[in-house]
Amino acid sequence: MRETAPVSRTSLYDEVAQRLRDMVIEGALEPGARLNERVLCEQLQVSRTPLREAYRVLASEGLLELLPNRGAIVAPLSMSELDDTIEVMRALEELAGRLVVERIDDEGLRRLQAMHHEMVAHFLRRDLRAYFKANQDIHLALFAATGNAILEREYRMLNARIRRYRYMANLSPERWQESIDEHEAIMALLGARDGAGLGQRLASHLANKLEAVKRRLEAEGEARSAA
Amino acid sequence: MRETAPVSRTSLYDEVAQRLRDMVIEGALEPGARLNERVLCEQLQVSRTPLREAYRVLASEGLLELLPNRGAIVAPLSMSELDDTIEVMRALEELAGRLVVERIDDEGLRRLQAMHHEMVAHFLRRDLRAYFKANQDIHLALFAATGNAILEREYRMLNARIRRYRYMANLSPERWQESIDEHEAIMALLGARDGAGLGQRLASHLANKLEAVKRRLEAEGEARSAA
DNA sequence: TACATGCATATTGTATGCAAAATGAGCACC
DNA sequence: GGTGCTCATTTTGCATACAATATGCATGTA
Repeated sequence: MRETAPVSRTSLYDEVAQRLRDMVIEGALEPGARLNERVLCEQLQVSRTPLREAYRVLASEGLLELLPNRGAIVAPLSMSELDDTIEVMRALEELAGRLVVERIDDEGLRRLQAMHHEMVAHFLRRDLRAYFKANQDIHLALFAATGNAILEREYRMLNARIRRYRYMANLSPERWQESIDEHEAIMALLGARDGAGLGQRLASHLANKLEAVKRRLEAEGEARSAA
Repeated sequence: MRETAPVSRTSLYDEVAQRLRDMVIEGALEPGARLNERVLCEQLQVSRTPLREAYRVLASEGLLELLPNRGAIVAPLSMSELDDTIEVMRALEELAGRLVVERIDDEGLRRLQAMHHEMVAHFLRRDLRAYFKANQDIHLALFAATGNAILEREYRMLNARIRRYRYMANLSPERWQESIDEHEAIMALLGARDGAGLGQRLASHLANKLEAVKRRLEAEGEARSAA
């Protein structure tokens, strides 16, 4: 018998969690901002129970911080946490680089290359929003192509926590061009199936990106000093 | 000003989550086993609300699997997920090794050495339970000594998911002795502050441990084939 | 016997009620 | 002017009630 997909039956708390996740990641809610249960219940048209269950999930993912008896705030990311996250993500990128060249097939490679060229097109049109999304998609596709679901999941989680900050990285034209160059190098190494080289490139690409963000944050003095 | 710890005010759902976590990790609940809300509510003497909030957290940590409208089961770990987890943890161990030699101070080093000798004492007494706990504590202390809170957290999470299986690893006397030898080597590299070597040793130590588990599982044919 | 159908029961999902804690305004006091 | 208190209001934490869904058994049919 043909494999039939089960009807998707998602719980209310799950949808609420996804909505909140988007709001936090997209920046609709500022880091440190207080979440009011009553207000959110009205906005999302749900009762407090599923909302509160969603709170717990987002907190476990590190996107919210729960203050007992005092509600929830969007988890602020201190400079040191950002540093720590970069360090871990670097290690994951290195691993991903090694794995992906071992495991990606020709079709997967062509798909990534297509995505890459689309991204370059967005860059040439200076369409930052589309570029940013294409960029994210490439990195996620790359992790998906490792065939390691745990690795992909960990990367997604860490990425979600810092994504808001990454979005700020490409505002300088120089950094934007640099990032494109790095992507070109990455695609070349992937094509040559140079796992170690790719891993290092991916890691330094990430580090460059986030160093740019850090410099901006420091300049603006926006980052809080501790969690 | 000296950093002051806030008074701990823990919510009910948090305590319930910790209890459930222990039950899953220690193996009181078998993988795949169905959790009954009513029964757990009675056992833990709480209402369904905090219990269900705890469910969501544990699911987000990968310890439970929630089946919409059909409750929760202890997340089974397939062989391929175990492989994937090992791969990621190896990368984290390598990172930890590099970081810890850079950042640990003399007192921290002495504390780890003391823990190591206690563990050896447990081994000589063939006290498996105490040995296992001391072993876990050393690895956690090592990650704590990296000074990278994110890394420590990720390691803890992944470790929690496979801990039940690790517990089975030292039943063979040969493997137990081997593990002790590996720990000796690890302490030596740490003392010599050889970060790269330590990272590799930690990674291969983990891999050896888990390969032993895998062989046992395969022999017993206990592992499920897919999630 | 094997299988399908309908119903009673059990279990989960969501909403709401009540109690405890935090917040903030107003006021007395130093 | 500032400090600390009291009390009303808001907000959160937990328990419970109600609704929706799943499960399993009894019965009927081929």
